Amino acid sequence: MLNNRDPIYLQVVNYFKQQLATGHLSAGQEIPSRRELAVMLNINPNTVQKAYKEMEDQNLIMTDRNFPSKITNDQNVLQNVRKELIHDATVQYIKAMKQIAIPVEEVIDVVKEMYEKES
Amino acid sequence: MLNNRDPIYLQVVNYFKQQLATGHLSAGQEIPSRRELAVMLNINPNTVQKAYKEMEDQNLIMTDRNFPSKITNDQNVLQNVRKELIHDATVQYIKAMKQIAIPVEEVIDVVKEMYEKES
Amino acid sequence: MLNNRDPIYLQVVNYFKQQLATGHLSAGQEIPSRRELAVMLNINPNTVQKAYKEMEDQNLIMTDRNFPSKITNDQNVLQNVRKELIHDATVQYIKAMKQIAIPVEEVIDVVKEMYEKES
Amino acid sequence: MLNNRDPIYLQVVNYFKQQLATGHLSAGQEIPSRRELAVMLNINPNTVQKAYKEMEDQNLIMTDRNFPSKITNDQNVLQNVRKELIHDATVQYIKAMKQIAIPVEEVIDVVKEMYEKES
DNA sequence: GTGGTCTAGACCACA
DNA sequence: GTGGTCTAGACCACA
Repeated sequence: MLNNRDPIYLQVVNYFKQQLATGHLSAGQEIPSRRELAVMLNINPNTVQKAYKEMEDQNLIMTDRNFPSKITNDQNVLQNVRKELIHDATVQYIKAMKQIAIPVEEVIDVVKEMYEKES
Repeated sequence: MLNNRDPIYLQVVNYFKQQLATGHLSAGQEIPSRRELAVMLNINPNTVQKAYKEMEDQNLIMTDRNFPSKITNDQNVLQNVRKELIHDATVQYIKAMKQIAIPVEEVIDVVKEMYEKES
Repeated sequence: MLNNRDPIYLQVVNYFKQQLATGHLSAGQEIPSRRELAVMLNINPNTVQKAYKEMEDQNLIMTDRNFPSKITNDQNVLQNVRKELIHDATVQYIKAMKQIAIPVEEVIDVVKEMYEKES
Repeated sequence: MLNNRDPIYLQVVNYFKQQLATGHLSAGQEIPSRRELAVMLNINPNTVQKAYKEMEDQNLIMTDRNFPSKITNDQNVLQNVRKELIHDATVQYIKAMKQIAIPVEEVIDVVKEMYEKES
C-alpha cells in the first residue's frame, strides 16, 4: 500500500479519505487504534499518530479520551471528501495538460484509452 | 514561475520539458548559461547547475566545453518529452480516480467542465 | 584513497564500484550514511551526497526513506560492474597502444612484465 | 581528432607525441605555425600556444625567434617519447586491473581478444 | 566569458 | 538519527 515517495503519514491520511469516499468507512465507525494500525502497516506509531492528528484537524475523525477514534458524524464533511479528492486531482491534472497546451479533445481521448489499460 | 512545494531544481527541469513539449524550445537551440538563469530566476547558480545536470542525464541537453548548453538534436528524445508528460500525468490522475471508484463517464464530465473554468 | 586529479565524488563512485567488482560489497548490504562517510574521508557531506546520487542514478544503490542506502539487489547490474570496469579500462588502453602502433605481442610482453613489478 | 573530455591543449600535445612515437615526425622537422594549426583544427590560437609551450617545456620542440618551431634534435628525448607513452598507459591500466583483482591471465586474454575487435 | 567542483553551514521532512 | 535541498562564496580549467 505504501510507496516510497510521499510522506507515510500523508499516505495514511489519503488511504482513509479513499475509504470514506468509496463508502468503505462511514459515519461513526471505529477505526483501528494507533498501535494496531502501526503493527498492521509495519510503521512507526508516531507516524500513525501524526496521520490521525491530521485527520482530526480536518474533522474527519474524532477521538474521545480512552476510546478508539471514530469517523466523524458530520455528513457535510463526509460528502465533501469525495468531491475534494476529485476536484484536487482534476485541477492538478488539467493544469499540467494546459501547461503543455493539450486540447481538451486529446486529453479525453487519452483518459478514455488509458482508463481501461491501467490496472 | 516557482512554487514552494517541489524542489526548485526539479521545477526548472520541468519548465524546460514544458518548453520542449510545446515547441517553444527546439533541437540545437542554446539555453541560458547557469549564471544567467540563476540571475533571471533569482536562485543560486548551484541550483541551476543541479537542474542542468539532471537534464544532461536525461539527454535533454548537451554541453560542449566552454559553450552554453544546447537542446539535444536527438529527435527521439524530444518527441518523447511530450508523450511522457502526458502519460505520467494521466497515469497518476487515473490511478487516483480509480482508487475512489469514479466511473470513466464521470471523470470525463469533470474534466470537460473544469477544462474551461480553470485558468 | 583520494588523489588530486579526478573529482572527489567520482573517486568515491569508483571506489564503490571496485568494492562491488571484488565482492567486498554485495547485494542488499548497507553502506555508510552520507555523514559517516564524509567524516571517514574528511570531505564535505554534500560531496558524498553527489557521489551517492550518481550511484543511485546508475542503479548501484537504492535508498529507502530514513534508512542508509543499500547496494542494489539487481544481480544484472552488479555483474555488469566488473565487466564494465574491465571493458572500459581495456578499451582505453588498447586505443592508446594502437595510436602508437604497438603490436599486440609487445603489448602483452609489457603487461606481463609490469604486472609483477607494479605494487 | 578532438574529444570533448580532455583539455584541448593536452590532446594537441598528445597528438604530437603519437606522431613522434610512430616516426611520422622526426628530429629537426618543422611543425605548423600556431596560426596554421589553429585554423586546421578550428581551435583558438591561444590553445595551440599553450600546447606548444607545454611541448617546449618537455623539450619536444624548439622555437627560434621568427622561425617555425621544429622537433628537437635530442635523440634521447625522442626515444623516450614512445617508451613513456607505453609505460604511462600500462601503469594506469595495470593499476586499474589490480584494484579489482583481475589475474594477469585474464587481463591478457581480454587484451588479445579486444585488440582485434576494436577499431 | 563558459561549465564544473567543493566547502561550510543552514534548514527541511521524516521516523 | 536518516536522506535531501539550497545558498553563499571560493576556486578551477579552459577559451
